[in-house]
Amino acid sequence: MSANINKTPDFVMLSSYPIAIAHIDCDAFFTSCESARDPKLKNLPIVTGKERGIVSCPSYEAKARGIKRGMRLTEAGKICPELIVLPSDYELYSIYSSRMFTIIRRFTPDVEEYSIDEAFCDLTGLRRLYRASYPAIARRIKEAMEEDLGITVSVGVSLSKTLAKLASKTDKPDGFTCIPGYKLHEFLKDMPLEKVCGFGPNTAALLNKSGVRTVLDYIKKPQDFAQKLLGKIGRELWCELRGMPVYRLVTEAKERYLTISKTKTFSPASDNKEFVKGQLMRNMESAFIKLRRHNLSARNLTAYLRRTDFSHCAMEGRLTRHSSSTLDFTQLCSRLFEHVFEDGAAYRSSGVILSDIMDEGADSRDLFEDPVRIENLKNISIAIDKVNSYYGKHTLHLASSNIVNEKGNHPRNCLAWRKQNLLKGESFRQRLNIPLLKMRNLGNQGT
DNA sequence: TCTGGGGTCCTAGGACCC
DNA sequence: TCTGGGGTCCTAGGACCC
Repeated sequence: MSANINKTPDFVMLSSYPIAIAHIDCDAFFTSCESARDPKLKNLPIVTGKERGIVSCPSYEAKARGIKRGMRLTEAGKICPELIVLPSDYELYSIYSSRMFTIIRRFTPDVEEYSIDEAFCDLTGLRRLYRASYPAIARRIKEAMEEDLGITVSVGVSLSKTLAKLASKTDKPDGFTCIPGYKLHEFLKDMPLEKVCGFGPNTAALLNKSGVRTVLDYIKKPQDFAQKLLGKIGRELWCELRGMPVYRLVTEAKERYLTISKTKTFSPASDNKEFVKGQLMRNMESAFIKLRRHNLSARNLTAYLRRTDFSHCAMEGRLTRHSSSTLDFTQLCSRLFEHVFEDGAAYRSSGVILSDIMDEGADSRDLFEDPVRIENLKNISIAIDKVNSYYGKHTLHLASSNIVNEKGNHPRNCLAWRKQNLLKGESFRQRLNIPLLKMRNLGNQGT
């Protein structure tokens, strides 16, 4: 087979649209939702992300003034004093998102919810139904989005998901780009490799070394070249970019999480062991809050720390059973921290990853553990969640994460302090004795 | 893009077994 | 006891995405 593949030096294209895939990408989605809700914000420089202190999504007006994603809000405010800063409202964005998918499903049932603000849809075979060409159908979807949702979108139509996404990206905002088979050659002629979804900077650099600089260069190489240099992804993208689709639309709803992680950067960096540990424990608490919100339980926990030079070290540990109780994992997390933390090193962020996740209650219980005790720990977590939903997130928290709250204030006045003393009690410590199956070192790698 | 946070997938290579 | 070959499973970490 590979011998045959190697003998395809030139790619030959193709009728206009043997297959028609559309990619629909909302323009500056979060801020577009905000100004769709409140039209007074239209055409103004606005950003979301107030709660995190960094720009999460700048409107095009803000972008035009030099505001970029990830920028600190203080810096953004200096560049653009009239900037309007809004907190993220994920509930609003979810509502708009599901409306968007509903609108597209009016035209075709084959819709993939690719992300909160992006969709793929398969238009193949719909020309007779709509008495229109594929571009004309895609145009109608775009117009429906703008009319019914009040948000502009950029649309790409082509022969595969990768090409459709590439097309929608070339003209933003409010763009409409169709790449039929016979135009592929021209479209890809000067297209930089990094524009392809799946080629990052590293892959582009590697391809450059072989003299491949544009997407057209890439697909003119034999398939074997792509396979050998970049493996499975390389081969698949090679096909997709030639207009031979290999990625199917995933039209089923996403079932559940494989991992849940929580990371937080702290500034300034710190070499204070208690403080860094507190940050880690706080992340663990946040991860478990999310886990319980989705009625899931986890068995593995990875703790990692990032140094000021961005190198990191991590270690994973495992319980004998699945659990959704924070208190089941505190001891494990502490032990992992002890292995990972180096005296004298300064750290800038910490994080945890929960993995081996399954539905709550699906685990067969460990035979050697007391079911009453397990139930008690679970009830404690539920009770803590209830208190926190009333008084605010992390009002009630682990003693070990309390240092995160101390910003020069004495913690004695807050509810946390009382909880801290409670958790330090001997009876609690005895209860936390969960056997560990294993801990493994995840290395000590630079990035 | 000198770097915020939350994810997924792929793969080389080690461990283990026959 | 040493040796070879081959298969499977696991995992650390790279790369990429939004």
